Amino acid sequence: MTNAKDFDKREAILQAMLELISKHGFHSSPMSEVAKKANVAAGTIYHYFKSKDELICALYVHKRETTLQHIFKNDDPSKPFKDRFRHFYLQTINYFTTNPKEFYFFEQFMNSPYYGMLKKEEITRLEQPIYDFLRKAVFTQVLRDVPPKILIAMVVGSANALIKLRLSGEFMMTSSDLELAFFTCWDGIKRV
Amino acid sequence: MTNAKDFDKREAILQAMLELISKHGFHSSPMSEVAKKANVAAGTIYHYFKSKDELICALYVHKRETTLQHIFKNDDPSKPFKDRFRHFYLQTINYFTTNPKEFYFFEQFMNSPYYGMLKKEEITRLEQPIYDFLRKAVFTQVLRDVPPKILIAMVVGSANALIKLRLSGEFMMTSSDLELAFFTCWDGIKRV
Amino acid sequence: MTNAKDFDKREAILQAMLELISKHGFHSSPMSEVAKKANVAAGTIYHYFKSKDELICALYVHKRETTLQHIFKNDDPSKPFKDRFRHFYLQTINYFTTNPKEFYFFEQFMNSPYYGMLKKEEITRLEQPIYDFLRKAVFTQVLRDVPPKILIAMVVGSANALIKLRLSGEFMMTSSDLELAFFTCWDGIKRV
Amino acid sequence: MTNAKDFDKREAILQAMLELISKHGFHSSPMSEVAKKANVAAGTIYHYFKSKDELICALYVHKRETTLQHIFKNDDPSKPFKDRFRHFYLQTINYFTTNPKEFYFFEQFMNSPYYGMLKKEEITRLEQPIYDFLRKAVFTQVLRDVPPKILIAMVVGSANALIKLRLSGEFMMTSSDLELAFFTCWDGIKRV
DNA sequence: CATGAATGAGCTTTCATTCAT
DNA sequence: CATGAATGAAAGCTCATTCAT
Repeated sequence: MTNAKDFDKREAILQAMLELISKHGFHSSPMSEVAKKANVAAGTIYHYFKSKDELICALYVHKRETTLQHIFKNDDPSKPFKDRFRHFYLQTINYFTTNPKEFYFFEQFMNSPYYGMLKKEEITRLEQPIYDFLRKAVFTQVLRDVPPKILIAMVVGSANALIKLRLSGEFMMTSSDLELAFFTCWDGIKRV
Repeated sequence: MTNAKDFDKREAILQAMLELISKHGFHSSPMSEVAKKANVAAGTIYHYFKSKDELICALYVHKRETTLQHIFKNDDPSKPFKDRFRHFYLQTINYFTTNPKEFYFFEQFMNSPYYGMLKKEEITRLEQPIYDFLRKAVFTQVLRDVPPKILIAMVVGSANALIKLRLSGEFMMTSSDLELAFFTCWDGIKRV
Repeated sequence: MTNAKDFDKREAILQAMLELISKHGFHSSPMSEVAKKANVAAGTIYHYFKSKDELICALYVHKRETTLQHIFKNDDPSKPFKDRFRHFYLQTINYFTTNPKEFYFFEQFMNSPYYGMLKKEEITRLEQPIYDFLRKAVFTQVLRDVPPKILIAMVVGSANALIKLRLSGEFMMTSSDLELAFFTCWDGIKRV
Repeated sequence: MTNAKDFDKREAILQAMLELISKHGFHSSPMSEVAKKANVAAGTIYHYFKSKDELICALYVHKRETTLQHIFKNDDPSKPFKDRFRHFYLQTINYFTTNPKEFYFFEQFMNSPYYGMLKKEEITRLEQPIYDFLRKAVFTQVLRDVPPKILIAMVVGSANALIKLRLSGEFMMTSSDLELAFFTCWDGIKRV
């Protein structure tokens, strides 16, 4: 069996778990279903992951990395911060709009006891890029003089809420709505 | 058995469930533990609630109502909107800071399949007060001309993120930090 | 509280149990449902019957007695045996056709472990009238010289099967069909 | 584990259920006891059967098939109908006399709500052989011109009653008694 | 490496029965 | 006598995990 195939199998398991959890929650995502959806035997999962907990945590780390890459794609460090931030903001919203499974999984994961199982360093590592991006802007006096952690929380929190609203389908959000949302965010955090 | 005692039992069950879920998640909150914590027999729970699902949904509705009351407490409709909004904003953060169990439960509930079990009318009824409060301000040209749903999402989303950050204990938030956060929010949503 | 009322209550409980069992089986006929259907409190049932088993057995005895009375109603001992037997045969089928609950209950009861809880004398007492009726006919050389127990079994067994067929609704049985059935039975047991 | 052994496990579960139900009724035949009697873990049962209901229905279908085979064994289509019928009649009584568990199970099953869970086609398929056997005899003017459904009901009903009487132990049935019973049945259904 | 039958602890829920009022 | 809240044993069933093949 080739490495490629192994990779496929591991990937298939992660993807199957993602789909089940995003749809039915941790509750109703048994390993047997994961196995079925991934087209492997139940026991096979345990070759790649020590336990269900570990599989779920690995899924989180994996998808966070992928997500980060997408969000920072096409970032042009030479542009003014505002442009880069706008890009980041809208990219995030669009990414999750087209990848709702990842979004639902993240939301559930981060509000579950699983989140506490991650190593601190792991969490830090995954959050670092965004943290660095915004902190630099505070120091260079582009953003309000507010603790970066707070700014990050507020920006990310409001972006997430927008994504959730959009995905819920109860409000048709146009791109001009998104533009308004961006300015609402920006006018809050920019230095006056 | 007196009515008071009866009331206590139902209440005790709800409270026990709240504490377990906020601490261990839905996953690890079996009815047997709820019963133990509430000092009732397992079967007794089913006198008051038809199923675990129903108990959890009832808990959500119950706590949402209580929370709403607290958040709007001391609201003075005669004051300017900004003052009222500031009161609402800080009150919310303080309420959940002192009632973290409710917060953690809400976050888990709203990101779980349980949320979908609630009747639409129920959700509407619980969200109405906040919705009305902010929508009026949009119409009277105090707030940006942005769809109220979007404004609500952003305000509530960022407030929630702040609460989560505060409760996480990884960042000591002073009251002046909160004041900054408030202005960050306000400057974003106010009409310029 | 008058005796009449007490009687009503006992009767209501028996009737409620009959309806539940005939419809849902012993399985799905909990005491709480019996209480609800009989408009009494659950505890009240235990004033009239020591246990669920006893209630079910009492119901059997009660309904057997009632049934026997109906079946032998209008029996004219002065008539020839064949006429009396025909009357008895058709009367039985008609009785259960109009009282299916009783029939379904009997069938379930007699094929359940409950039947074994009845005292032998009780069973004998309830079966005696039919037994006597047929045995006499054997001795007076109207019926075949076959052990009465066997004749009874065959007559009753085939009558029951007819009733079940009729109640099942899968075969519309006319009164001429019944007449044919009677002759099929009679030609089998009569002495040649 | 070999195929033979797998087969044994499924079979063992069915057999365990048969023995428990025939002895104690549906009521007192918990899955845990079935597991114990079959020497498997409780969960294993659910590998082979989706639910208790399904297991019980599968048991019925399985045993009906087996029973049919035994009853029609040594049937010689070249013989006159009367001989074949006699063979069928006595074979049935003898089969259940030596397999009382099957008999008690059938009686309980067919008078329980479980029976209604079977698909109509399944029931038809299982009853077809007997139905065909007797209907043909009606058409070829060997039997009375009575709707076959009625004849079947009466024959089967009376045979069952005989078996029940025999198994009850309260009446020692000799083979000459059986012969008498056969003629009682035959003289009833034959064309005169 | 891969399989999937087997496990059994533990889950939610039911229900006959009791007993304080 | 009547009530019905409370009990808790026991039911049916799920599912993470193991291990012989």
